Amino acid sequence: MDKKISKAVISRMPRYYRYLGALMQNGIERISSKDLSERMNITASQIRQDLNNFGGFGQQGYGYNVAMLHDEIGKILGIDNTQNVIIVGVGNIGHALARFLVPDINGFHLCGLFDANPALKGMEISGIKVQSMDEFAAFTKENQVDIAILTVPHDDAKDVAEEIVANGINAIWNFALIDLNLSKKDVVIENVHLVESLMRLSYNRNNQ
Amino acid sequence: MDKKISKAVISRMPRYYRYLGALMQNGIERISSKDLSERMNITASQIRQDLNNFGGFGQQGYGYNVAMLHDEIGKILGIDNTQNVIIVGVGNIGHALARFLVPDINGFHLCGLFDANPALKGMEISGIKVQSMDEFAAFTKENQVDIAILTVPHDDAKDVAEEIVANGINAIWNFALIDLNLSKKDVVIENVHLVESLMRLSYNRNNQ
DNA sequence: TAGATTGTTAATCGATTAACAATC
DNA sequence: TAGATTGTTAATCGATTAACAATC
Repeated sequence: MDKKISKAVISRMPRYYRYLGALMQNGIERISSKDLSERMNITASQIRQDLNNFGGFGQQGYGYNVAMLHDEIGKILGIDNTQNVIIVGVGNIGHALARFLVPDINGFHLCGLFDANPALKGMEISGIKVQSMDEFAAFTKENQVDIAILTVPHDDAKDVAEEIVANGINAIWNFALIDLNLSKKDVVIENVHLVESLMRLSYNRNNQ
Repeated sequence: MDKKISKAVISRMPRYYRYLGALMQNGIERISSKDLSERMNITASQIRQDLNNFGGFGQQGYGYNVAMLHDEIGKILGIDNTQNVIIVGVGNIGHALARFLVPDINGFHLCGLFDANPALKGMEISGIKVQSMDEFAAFTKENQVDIAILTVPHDDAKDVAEEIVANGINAIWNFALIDLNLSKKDVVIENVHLVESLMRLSYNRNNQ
Protein backbone atom coordinates (compact mmCIF):
# COMPACT_ATOMS: atom_id res chain seq x y z
CA MET A 1 0.00 0.00 0.00
CA ASP A 2 1.42 3.34 -0.98
CA LYS A 3 -0.76 6.32 -0.23
CA LYS A 4 -2.74 6.21 2.94
CA ILE A 5 -6.40 5.46 2.40
CA SER A 6 -8.72 7.35 4.70
CA LYS A 7 -10.73 5.69 7.43
CA ALA A 8 -13.93 7.05 5.95
CA VAL A 9 -13.28 5.28 2.68
CA ILE A 10 -12.41 2.00 4.35
CA SER A 11 -15.46 2.06 6.52
CA ARG A 12 -17.64 2.26 3.42
CA MET A 13 -16.07 -0.71 1.65
CA PRO A 14 -17.99 -3.43 3.52
CA ARG A 15 -21.23 -1.74 2.58
CA TYR A 16 -20.28 -1.73 -1.09
CA TYR A 17 -19.42 -5.38 -0.73
CA ARG A 18 -22.80 -6.10 0.76
CA TYR A 19 -24.72 -4.26 -1.95
CA LEU A 20 -22.73 -5.93 -4.71
CA GLY A 21 -23.41 -9.31 -3.15
CA ALA A 22 -27.13 -8.55 -3.17
CA LEU A 23 -26.95 -7.44 -6.81
CA MET A 24 -25.24 -10.70 -7.72
CA GLN A 25 -27.96 -12.65 -5.97
CA ASN A 26 -30.49 -10.76 -8.03
CA GLY A 27 -28.66 -11.75 -11.18
CA ILE A 28 -27.56 -8.23 -12.03
CA GLU A 29 -24.32 -8.34 -13.98
CA ARG A 30 -23.32 -4.76 -14.43
CA ILE A 31 -24.01 -1.51 -12.65
CA SER A 32 -23.13 2.14 -13.08
CA SER A 33 -22.00 4.34 -10.25
CA LYS A 34 -25.16 6.35 -10.80
CA ASP A 35 -27.45 3.36 -10.40
CA LEU A 36 -25.57 2.10 -7.36
CA SER A 37 -25.57 5.56 -5.82
CA GLU A 38 -29.35 5.66 -5.96
CA ARG A 39 -29.66 2.28 -4.31
CA MET A 40 -27.17 3.16 -1.58
CA ASN A 41 -28.23 6.75 -1.02
CA ILE A 42 -24.82 8.25 -1.61
CA THR A 43 -23.38 10.20 -4.54
CA ALA A 44 -22.05 8.52 -7.64
CA SER A 45 -19.01 10.73 -7.33
CA GLN A 46 -18.23 9.29 -3.93
CA ILE A 47 -18.47 5.75 -5.22
CA ARG A 48 -16.05 6.45 -8.05
CA GLN A 49 -13.67 8.30 -5.76
CA ASP A 50 -13.76 5.53 -3.20
CA LEU A 51 -13.13 2.76 -5.70
CA ASN A 52 -10.36 4.64 -7.44
CA ASN A 53 -8.37 4.60 -4.24
CA PHE A 54 -7.80 0.95 -5.01
CA GLY A 55 -7.78 0.86 -8.78
CA GLY A 56 -9.84 1.44 -11.89
CA PHE A 57 -12.38 -1.32 -11.75
CA GLY A 58 -14.87 0.17 -14.16
CA GLN A 59 -15.10 0.76 -17.85
CA GLN A 60 -16.25 3.93 -19.52
CA GLY A 61 -19.64 3.68 -21.12
CA TYR A 62 -20.29 0.38 -19.37
CA GLY A 63 -19.99 0.78 -15.64
CA TYR A 64 -18.78 -1.93 -13.30
CA ASN A 65 -19.02 -5.66 -13.61
CA VAL A 66 -20.80 -6.65 -10.43
CA ALA A 67 -19.14 -10.02 -9.82
CA MET A 68 -15.69 -8.69 -10.60
CA LEU A 69 -16.09 -5.65 -8.36
CA HIS A 70 -17.51 -7.77 -5.55
CA ASP A 71 -14.52 -10.03 -5.84
CA GLU A 72 -12.05 -7.15 -5.89
CA ILE A 73 -13.55 -5.57 -2.80
CA GLY A 74 -13.38 -8.96 -1.10
CA LYS A 75 -9.67 -9.00 -1.82
CA ILE A 76 -9.26 -5.44 -0.60
CA LEU A 77 -10.98 -6.36 2.65
CA GLY A 78 -8.81 -9.44 2.97
CA ILE A 79 -11.72 -11.83 3.14
CA ASP A 80 -10.76 -13.77 0.01
CA ASN A 81 -8.62 -15.94 2.26
CA THR A 82 -10.10 -17.44 5.38
CA GLN A 83 -8.89 -15.92 8.62
CA ASN A 84 -8.88 -17.96 11.79
CA VAL A 85 -10.71 -16.43 14.69
CA ILE A 86 -10.82 -17.25 18.38
CA ILE A 87 -13.12 -15.90 21.05
CA VAL A 88 -11.66 -15.00 24.41
CA GLY A 89 -14.37 -14.68 27.03
CA VAL A 90 -17.40 -16.91 26.67
CA GLY A 91 -19.98 -14.83 28.49
CA ASN A 92 -23.22 -13.60 26.94
CA ILE A 93 -21.70 -11.77 24.05
CA GLY A 94 -18.90 -14.25 23.45
CA HIS A 95 -21.38 -17.08 23.45
CA ALA A 96 -23.65 -15.29 21.00
CA LEU A 97 -20.76 -14.47 18.69
CA ALA A 98 -19.64 -18.10 18.76
CA ARG A 99 -23.01 -19.12 17.42
CA PHE A 100 -23.08 -16.19 15.06
CA LEU A 101 -19.76 -17.17 13.46
CA VAL A 102 -20.72 -20.79 12.81
CA PRO A 103 -21.24 -21.82 10.08
CA ASP A 104 -18.39 -19.67 8.83
CA ILE A 105 -19.11 -16.12 7.90
CA ASN A 106 -17.56 -15.33 4.56
CA GLY A 107 -13.82 -15.10 5.15
CA PHE A 108 -13.77 -15.99 8.84
CA HIS A 109 -13.44 -19.34 10.54
CA LEU A 110 -13.96 -19.81 14.25
CA CYS A 111 -11.34 -22.21 15.57
CA GLY A 112 -11.17 -21.72 19.32
CA LEU A 113 -12.97 -20.58 22.46
CA PHE A 114 -11.29 -19.56 25.69
CA ASP A 115 -12.48 -18.56 29.11
CA ALA A 116 -10.79 -18.04 32.45
CA ASN A 117 -13.68 -19.65 34.29
CA PRO A 118 -12.80 -23.35 34.85
CA ALA A 119 -16.49 -24.20 35.13
CA LEU A 120 -16.86 -23.52 31.42
CA LYS A 121 -13.99 -25.74 30.37
CA GLY A 122 -15.12 -28.43 27.95
CA MET A 123 -18.46 -26.82 27.26
CA GLU A 124 -19.24 -27.08 23.60
CA ILE A 125 -20.65 -24.26 21.49
CA SER A 126 -21.15 -24.65 17.77
CA GLY A 127 -19.09 -27.82 17.97
CA ILE A 128 -16.09 -26.13 19.57
CA LYS A 129 -14.97 -26.88 23.12
CA VAL A 130 -14.19 -24.06 25.50
CA GLN A 131 -10.57 -24.18 26.68
CA SER A 132 -9.10 -22.63 29.78
CA MET A 133 -6.66 -19.77 29.53
CA ASP A 134 -3.86 -22.15 30.63
CA GLU A 135 -4.12 -23.74 27.24
CA PHE A 136 -4.05 -20.45 25.38
CA ALA A 137 -0.32 -20.14 24.75
CA ALA A 138 0.02 -23.73 23.54
CA PHE A 139 -3.00 -23.38 21.27
CA THR A 140 -1.76 -20.23 19.61
CA LYS A 141 1.60 -21.89 19.03
CA GLU A 142 0.09 -24.90 17.33
CA ASN A 143 -2.61 -23.09 15.40
CA GLN A 144 -2.56 -20.13 13.08
CA VAL A 145 -4.80 -17.57 14.77
CA ASP A 146 -5.39 -14.35 12.87
CA ILE A 147 -7.99 -12.55 14.92
CA ALA A 148 -9.01 -12.62 18.57
CA ILE A 149 -12.43 -11.53 19.70
CA LEU A 150 -12.22 -9.96 23.12
CA THR A 151 -15.41 -10.43 25.10
CA VAL A 152 -14.15 -10.56 28.67
CA PRO A 153 -15.41 -8.32 31.50
CA HIS A 154 -14.18 -4.76 31.52
CA ASP A 155 -11.70 -5.17 34.34
CA ASP A 156 -9.94 -8.10 32.70
CA ALA A 157 -9.85 -6.64 29.22
CA LYS A 158 -6.49 -4.91 29.37
CA ASP A 159 -4.60 -7.91 30.81
CA VAL A 160 -6.23 -10.41 28.50
CA ALA A 161 -5.52 -8.19 25.52
CA GLU A 162 -1.87 -8.07 26.51
CA GLU A 163 -1.84 -11.84 26.71
CA ILE A 164 -3.40 -12.09 23.27
CA VAL A 165 -0.80 -9.90 21.63
CA ALA A 166 2.02 -11.50 23.61
CA ASN A 167 1.06 -14.73 21.90
CA GLY A 168 1.49 -13.24 18.48
CA ILE A 169 -2.05 -12.28 17.54
CA ASN A 170 -2.11 -8.82 16.06
CA ALA A 171 -5.80 -8.16 15.50
CA ILE A 172 -8.44 -7.73 18.17
CA TRP A 173 -12.16 -7.28 17.74
CA ASN A 174 -12.87 -5.59 21.02
CA PHE A 175 -16.27 -5.70 22.72
CA ALA A 176 -15.02 -4.52 26.12
CA LEU A 177 -15.88 -0.91 26.86
CA ILE A 178 -12.32 0.20 27.16
CA ASP A 179 -9.82 1.91 24.88
CA LEU A 180 -7.07 -0.64 24.62
CA ASN A 181 -3.72 1.01 24.77
CA LEU A 182 -1.37 -1.88 24.39
CA SER A 183 2.34 -1.99 25.01
CA LYS A 184 2.92 -3.83 21.75
CA LYS A 185 2.46 -1.66 18.71
CA ASP A 186 1.30 -2.73 15.24
CA VAL A 187 -1.76 -4.35 16.71
CA VAL A 188 -4.99 -3.45 15.00
CA ILE A 189 -8.08 -3.02 17.08
CA GLU A 190 -11.66 -2.62 16.04
CA ASN A 191 -13.93 -1.53 18.83
CA VAL A 192 -17.57 -2.46 19.12
CA HIS A 193 -18.68 -0.33 22.00
CA LEU A 194 -22.30 -1.32 22.24
CA VAL A 195 -23.24 0.98 25.08
CA GLU A 196 -21.89 3.96 23.21
CA SER A 197 -23.87 2.96 20.15
CA LEU A 198 -27.01 2.75 22.25
CA MET A 199 -26.30 6.18 23.71
CA ARG A 200 -26.02 7.66 20.22
CA LEU A 201 -29.43 6.20 19.45
CA SER A 202 -30.72 7.77 22.65
CA TYR A 203 -29.34 11.15 21.66
CA ASN A 204 -30.91 10.98 18.22
CA ARG A 205 -34.23 9.86 19.63
CA ASN A 206 -34.32 12.73 22.06
CA ASN A 207 -33.18 15.33 19.54
CA GLN A 208 -34.75 14.44 16.25
CA MET B 1 -32.28 22.26 19.29
CA ASP B 2 -31.38 25.15 17.04
CA LYS B 3 -28.26 24.65 15.00
CA LYS B 4 -27.60 21.18 13.72
CA ILE B 5 -24.89 19.38 15.62
CA SER B 6 -22.69 17.22 13.48
CA LYS B 7 -22.71 13.47 13.60
CA ALA B 8 -19.00 13.42 14.39
CA VAL B 9 -19.55 15.49 17.52
CA ILE B 10 -22.44 13.36 18.71
CA SER B 11 -20.55 10.16 18.20
CA ARG B 12 -17.82 11.41 20.54
CA MET B 13 -20.15 12.33 23.38
CA PRO B 14 -20.58 8.82 24.83
CA ARG B 15 -16.81 8.50 25.02
CA TYR B 16 -16.54 11.76 26.98
CA TYR B 17 -19.25 10.46 29.24
CA ARG B 18 -17.32 7.27 29.83
CA TYR B 19 -14.06 9.05 30.63
CA LEU B 20 -15.76 11.45 32.96
CA GLY B 21 -17.43 8.56 34.75
CA ALA B 22 -14.04 6.94 35.23
CA LEU B 23 -12.58 10.20 36.55
CA MET B 24 -15.42 10.43 39.06
CA GLN B 25 -14.74 6.92 40.24
CA ASN B 26 -11.14 7.90 40.77
CA GLY B 27 -12.26 10.81 42.89
CA ILE B 28 -11.06 13.47 40.47
CA GLU B 29 -13.18 16.57 40.83
CA ARG B 30 -11.97 18.88 38.13
CA ILE B 31 -10.21 18.51 34.83
CA SER B 32 -8.88 20.80 32.12
CA SER B 33 -9.43 20.16 28.45
CA LYS B 34 -5.67 19.72 28.16
CA ASP B 35 -5.52 17.00 30.79
CA LEU B 36 -8.54 15.22 29.38
CA SER B 37 -7.15 15.48 25.87
CA GLU B 38 -4.01 13.63 26.93
CA ARG B 39 -6.00 10.85 28.53
CA MET B 40 -8.30 10.48 25.55
CA ASN B 41 -5.74 10.98 22.82
CA ILE B 42 -7.51 13.80 21.11
CA THR B 43 -6.84 17.55 21.02
CA ALA B 44 -7.91 19.90 23.77
CA SER B 45 -9.28 22.15 21.10
CA GLN B 46 -11.61 19.45 19.89
CA ILE B 47 -12.92 18.84 23.38
CA ARG B 48 -13.69 22.51 23.90
CA GLN B 49 -15.28 22.81 20.46
CA ASP B 50 -17.38 19.72 21.02
CA LEU B 51 -18.65 20.79 24.41
CA ASN B 52 -19.40 24.32 23.29
CA ASN B 53 -21.91 22.96 20.83
CA PHE B 54 -24.07 22.34 23.87
CA GLY B 55 -23.08 25.14 26.21
CA GLY B 56 -20.26 26.62 28.21
CA PHE B 57 -19.71 24.04 30.90
CA GLY B 58 -16.25 25.16 31.92
CA GLN B 59 -14.71 28.01 33.78
CA GLN B 60 -11.65 29.96 32.73
CA GLY B 61 -8.62 29.27 34.82
CA TYR B 62 -10.31 26.28 36.42
CA GLY B 63 -11.40 23.81 33.80
CA TYR B 64 -14.44 21.60 34.09
CA ASN B 65 -16.14 20.16 37.12
CA VAL B 66 -16.11 16.45 36.44
CA ALA B 67 -19.38 15.50 38.13
CA MET B 68 -21.23 18.43 36.62
CA LEU B 69 -19.95 17.79 33.13
CA HIS B 70 -20.71 14.09 33.42
CA ASP B 71 -24.21 14.95 34.44
CA GLU B 72 -24.67 17.46 31.62
CA ILE B 73 -23.50 15.00 29.00
CA GLY B 74 -25.88 12.43 30.45
CA LYS B 75 -28.69 14.92 29.89
CA ILE B 76 -27.49 15.66 26.38
CA LEU B 77 -27.49 11.96 25.58
CA GLY B 78 -30.95 11.61 27.06
CA ILE B 79 -29.91 8.97 29.57
CA ASP B 80 -30.84 11.01 32.63
CA ASN B 81 -34.33 9.57 32.29
CA THR B 82 -34.81 5.85 31.95
CA GLN B 83 -35.87 4.69 28.52
CA ASN B 84 -37.84 1.51 28.11
CA VAL B 85 -36.38 -1.00 25.74
CA ILE B 86 -37.72 -4.15 24.14
CA ILE B 87 -35.92 -6.79 22.16
CA VAL B 88 -37.54 -8.18 19.05
CA GLY B 89 -35.94 -11.42 17.97
CA VAL B 90 -34.58 -13.65 20.71
CA GLY B 91 -31.91 -15.51 18.77
CA ASN B 92 -28.22 -15.55 19.70
CA ILE B 93 -27.68 -11.86 19.66
CA GLY B 94 -31.06 -10.94 21.09
CA HIS B 95 -30.57 -13.40 23.90
CA ALA B 96 -27.11 -12.04 24.67
CA LEU B 97 -28.36 -8.47 24.66
CA ALA B 98 -31.19 -9.42 27.01
CA ARG B 99 -28.65 -10.60 29.53
CA PHE B 100 -26.39 -7.68 28.78
CA LEU B 101 -29.13 -5.15 29.55
CA VAL B 102 -30.07 -6.63 32.92
CA PRO B 103 -29.44 -5.29 35.49
CA ASP B 104 -30.26 -2.01 33.85
CA ILE B 105 -27.56 -0.22 31.97
CA ASN B 106 -27.45 3.40 32.95
CA GLY B 107 -30.50 5.02 31.37
CA PHE B 108 -32.04 1.94 29.79
CA HIS B 109 -34.55 -0.53 31.18
CA LEU B 110 -35.41 -3.77 29.42
CA CYS B 111 -39.13 -4.37 29.68
CA GLY B 112 -40.05 -6.86 26.99
CA LEU B 113 -38.88 -9.69 24.75
CA PHE B 114 -40.60 -10.80 21.57
CA ASP B 115 -40.08 -13.56 19.09
CA ALA B 116 -42.10 -14.95 16.21
CA ASN B 117 -41.13 -18.51 17.10
CA PRO B 118 -43.94 -19.97 19.27
CA ALA B 119 -41.48 -22.45 20.76
CA LEU B 120 -39.79 -19.61 22.60
CA LYS B 121 -42.99 -18.23 24.09
CA GLY B 122 -42.82 -18.12 27.86
CA MET B 123 -39.08 -18.71 28.02
CA GLU B 124 -37.57 -16.49 30.65
CA ILE B 125 -34.38 -14.51 30.21
CA SER B 126 -33.15 -12.15 32.88
CA GLY B 127 -36.51 -12.51 34.57
CA ILE B 128 -38.49 -11.45 31.52
CA LYS B 129 -40.77 -13.81 29.60
CA VAL B 130 -40.59 -14.01 25.85
CA GLN B 131 -43.87 -13.04 24.21
CA SER B 132 -45.12 -13.95 20.77
CA MET B 133 -45.50 -11.31 18.12
CA ASP B 134 -49.29 -11.63 18.45
CA GLU B 135 -48.98 -9.88 21.76
CA PHE B 136 -46.79 -7.12 20.41
CA ALA B 137 -49.45 -4.55 19.52
CA ALA B 138 -51.26 -4.94 22.83
CA PHE B 139 -48.04 -4.69 24.80
CA THR B 140 -46.91 -1.51 23.10
CA LYS B 141 -50.32 0.00 23.73
CA GLU B 142 -50.23 -0.76 27.43
CA ASN B 143 -46.56 0.02 28.01
CA GLN B 144 -44.41 2.98 27.20
CA VAL B 145 -41.74 1.57 24.89
CA ASP B 146 -39.04 3.99 23.81
CA ILE B 147 -36.57 1.85 21.94
CA ALA B 148 -36.81 -1.45 20.07
CA ILE B 149 -33.79 -3.63 19.53
CA LEU B 150 -34.09 -5.43 16.22
CA THR B 151 -32.34 -8.78 16.26
CA VAL B 152 -34.40 -10.84 13.87
CA PRO B 153 -33.01 -12.70 10.84
CA HIS B 154 -32.12 -10.62 7.83
CA ASP B 155 -35.12 -11.57 5.72
CA ASP B 156 -37.62 -10.63 8.41
CA ALA B 157 -35.96 -7.38 9.41
CA LYS B 158 -37.79 -5.02 7.08
CA ASP B 159 -41.27 -6.33 7.93
CA VAL B 160 -40.65 -6.49 11.65
CA ALA B 161 -39.21 -2.98 11.60
CA GLU B 162 -42.36 -1.74 9.89
CA GLU B 163 -44.43 -3.43 12.58
CA ILE B 164 -42.33 -1.79 15.27
CA VAL B 165 -42.82 1.71 13.91
CA ALA B 166 -46.48 1.06 13.11
CA ASN B 167 -46.92 0.50 16.83
CA GLY B 168 -45.52 3.90 17.66
CA ILE B 169 -41.92 3.12 18.52
CA ASN B 170 -39.64 5.61 16.83
CA ALA B 171 -36.17 4.36 17.71
CA ILE B 172 -34.57 1.14 16.50
CA TRP B 173 -31.22 -0.31 17.47
CA ASN B 174 -30.68 -2.44 14.41
CA PHE B 175 -28.49 -5.52 14.41
CA ALA B 176 -29.81 -6.93 11.13
CA LEU B 177 -27.44 -6.44 8.22
CA ILE B 178 -29.80 -4.34 6.23
CA ASP B 179 -30.28 -0.64 5.64
CA LEU B 180 -33.75 -0.03 6.93
CA ASN B 181 -35.63 2.28 4.67
CA LEU B 182 -38.92 2.63 6.41
CA SER B 183 -42.13 4.08 5.08
CA LYS B 184 -42.66 6.05 8.26
CA LYS B 185 -40.30 8.97 8.62
CA ASP B 186 -38.98 10.51 11.84
CA VAL B 187 -37.77 7.14 13.00
CA VAL B 188 -34.21 7.10 14.26
CA ILE B 189 -32.09 4.08 13.55
CA GLU B 190 -28.70 3.14 14.89
CA ASN B 191 -27.08 0.31 13.01
CA VAL B 192 -24.73 -2.20 14.55
CA HIS B 193 -23.53 -4.08 11.53
CA LEU B 194 -21.21 -6.56 13.13
CA VAL B 195 -20.03 -8.23 9.96
CA GLU B 196 -19.03 -4.89 8.49
CA SER B 197 -17.12 -4.08 11.64
CA LEU B 198 -15.28 -7.38 11.40
CA MET B 199 -14.45 -6.69 7.77
CA ARG B 200 -12.93 -3.35 8.71
CA LEU B 201 -10.74 -5.15 11.19
CA SER B 202 -9.76 -7.58 8.46
CA TYR B 203 -8.82 -4.74 6.14
CA ASN B 204 -6.70 -3.06 8.78
CA ARG B 205 -5.01 -6.31 9.69
CA ASN B 206 -4.12 -6.99 6.10
CA ASN B 207 -2.96 -3.45 5.37
CA GLN B 208 -1.25 -2.21 8.46
C1' DT C 1 -19.99 6.68 -34.72
C1' DA C 2 -22.90 8.51 -30.75
C1' DG C 3 -24.09 7.75 -26.09
C1' DA C 4 -22.82 6.40 -21.74
C1' DT C 5 -20.01 6.39 -18.04
C1' DT C 6 -15.66 6.18 -16.16
C1' DG C 7 -11.29 8.20 -13.90
C1' DT C 8 -9.57 12.32 -12.29
C1' DT C 9 -8.96 17.24 -11.52
C1' DA C 10 -11.01 21.28 -9.51
C1' DA C 11 -14.34 23.43 -6.37
C1' DT C 12 -16.86 23.25 -2.31
C1' DC C 13 -17.99 22.08 1.99
C1' DG C 14 -17.29 20.62 6.69
C1' DA C 15 -14.46 19.23 10.49
C1' DT C 16 -10.28 19.75 13.07
C1' DT C 17 -6.65 22.44 14.90
C1' DA C 18 -4.40 26.71 16.25
C1' DA C 19 -4.47 31.06 18.27
C1' DC C 20 -5.80 34.37 21.45
C1' DA C 21 -8.76 37.69 23.88
C1' DA C 22 -11.82 37.16 27.76
C1' DT C 23 -12.14 36.00 32.41
C1' DC C 24 -12.07 33.21 36.48
C1' DT D 1 -2.80 40.52 40.80
C1' DA D 2 -0.70 36.72 37.88
C1' DG D 3 -1.48 32.28 36.01
C1' DA D 4 -4.46 29.17 34.07
C1' DT D 5 -7.74 27.87 31.05
C1' DT D 6 -11.89 28.65 28.86
C1' DG D 7 -14.95 30.11 24.77
C1' DT D 8 -14.60 31.47 20.25
C1' DT D 9 -12.72 33.23 15.93
C1' DA D 10 -9.55 32.27 12.26
C1' DA D 11 -6.59 29.06 9.70
C1' DT D 12 -5.81 24.63 8.11
C1' DC D 13 -6.74 20.36 6.72
C1' DG D 14 -9.37 16.62 4.76
C1' DA D 15 -13.45 14.74 2.71
C1' DT D 16 -17.23 15.23 -0.41
C1' DT D 17 -19.24 16.86 -4.54
C1' DA D 18 -19.16 18.75 -9.16
C1' DA D 19 -17.39 18.96 -13.62
C1' DC D 20 -15.47 17.24 -17.66
C1' DA D 21 -12.03 15.21 -20.73
C1' DA D 22 -10.93 10.50 -21.85
C1' DT D 23 -12.57 6.40 -23.72
C1' DC D 24 -15.23 2.24 -24.10
